[in-house]
Amino acid sequence: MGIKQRKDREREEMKDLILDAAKRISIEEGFSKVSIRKIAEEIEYSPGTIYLYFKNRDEILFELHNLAFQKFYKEQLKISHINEPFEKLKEHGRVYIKFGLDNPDLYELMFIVQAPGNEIETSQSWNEGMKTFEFLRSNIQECLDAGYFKGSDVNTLSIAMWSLVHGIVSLYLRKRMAMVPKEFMKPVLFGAFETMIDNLNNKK
Amino acid sequence: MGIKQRKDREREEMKDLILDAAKRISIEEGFSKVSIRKIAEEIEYSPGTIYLYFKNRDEILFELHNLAFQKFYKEQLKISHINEPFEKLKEHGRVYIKFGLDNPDLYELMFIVQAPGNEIETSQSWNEGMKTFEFLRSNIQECLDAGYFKGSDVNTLSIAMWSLVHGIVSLYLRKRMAMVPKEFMKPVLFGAFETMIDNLNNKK
DNA sequence: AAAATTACTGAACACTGTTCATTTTGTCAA
DNA sequence: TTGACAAAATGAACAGTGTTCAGTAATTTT
Repeated sequence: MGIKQRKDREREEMKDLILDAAKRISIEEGFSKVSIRKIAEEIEYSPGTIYLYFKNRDEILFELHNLAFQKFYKEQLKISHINEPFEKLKEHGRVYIKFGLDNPDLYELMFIVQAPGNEIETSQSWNEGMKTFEFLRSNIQECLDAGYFKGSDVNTLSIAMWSLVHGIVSLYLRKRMAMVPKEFMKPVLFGAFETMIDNLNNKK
Repeated sequence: MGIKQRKDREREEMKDLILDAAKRISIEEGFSKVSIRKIAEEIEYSPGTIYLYFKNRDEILFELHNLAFQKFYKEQLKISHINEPFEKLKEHGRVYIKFGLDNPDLYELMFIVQAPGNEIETSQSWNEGMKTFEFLRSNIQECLDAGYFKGSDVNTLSIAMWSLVHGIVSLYLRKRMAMVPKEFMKPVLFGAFETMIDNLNNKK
């Protein structure tokens, strides 16, 4: 009964074909330009065919969002070599902001756009997001273990920290940082994060 | 030569007619459902007419965004009675988050959606946004004057604080708070803000 | 080879923003 | 009041969008 296996394999190959096309369009024109008809054109199938492999466009964007997370996760790992927990947390924030500024399209897909969010909802279906959150959480737990942020809760603190860096990146990406002159944008954005974290009760 | 005046007045009346229709649709179905054709239908004019009064759809959304800011600003004023600057800042944050959770559609229009952002860009053209920022800035200046956040810059601190609350609200609205069980959502969101601010070097 | 199953198509539906040649309406001097 | 000009409004057309589904083509099973 190798036929079923082949069929399954062919199905996966077709899904990959669709996703690869979506990825190409996304890289070349931005994810917002990824349309069903454009993908169909690219892979030389009819638009209807795509719906035999994906529930809808959002499901395809969800997969692109997962790929973006993989790239993001790799970037995050660059902080692993730092031993001092608080220094690591600071670098973590910098890496996060830098990723957002350097990859606006991927960042939107991961954290701003509605589309893949409808495929998320629960923690079970948002593996990539949870993995990233866990990474931050463990960093903050190390800080707590080292005596920083006395009396605070890991989870709450993690969400606060994440919200801070996300707020910085997303306000910038959505053009709500009009009060900052363009030439000072980058230093101000990184500075906002550092000012906040430096004002924390970070003494052991 | 009263004709020119009448013409100008009629032009303003027509703009209001369009905006009122846009507002109605926005309230009833959400701003994302505000389409040129739907407005045209509502006011019993052809779609093309709308373009004689507004450059494009974004300009209409920008006006709705301004109205949202007016409501937001009124809400913010509720903290004015608090004298102690740090307590006021805390309440300011709570009011901000509450507004976002209670008015998701307005919040999106003000701070998340791309559309009105293209009409913003510079501080000159984003009056409403700047007004709100100034309000926060003055609150933080009061904190600095009272000895809080020693050695920090007002502007940078304001941006950091704003980013924190915006991050909390926008991650929630865009369904990226999957790690928080729904029943604890509200307390966790407010808690994230309070944990962060309580961890600040807020002693005089 | 015929029947049954699976895969694919592409037209159709219901939308979207925006433009522009054409028509209608309003103003004003003769 | 009529003709000329200007201003205002129209609505079809362009170029898209996601999604569905009756019908056709290809493959597999009997």
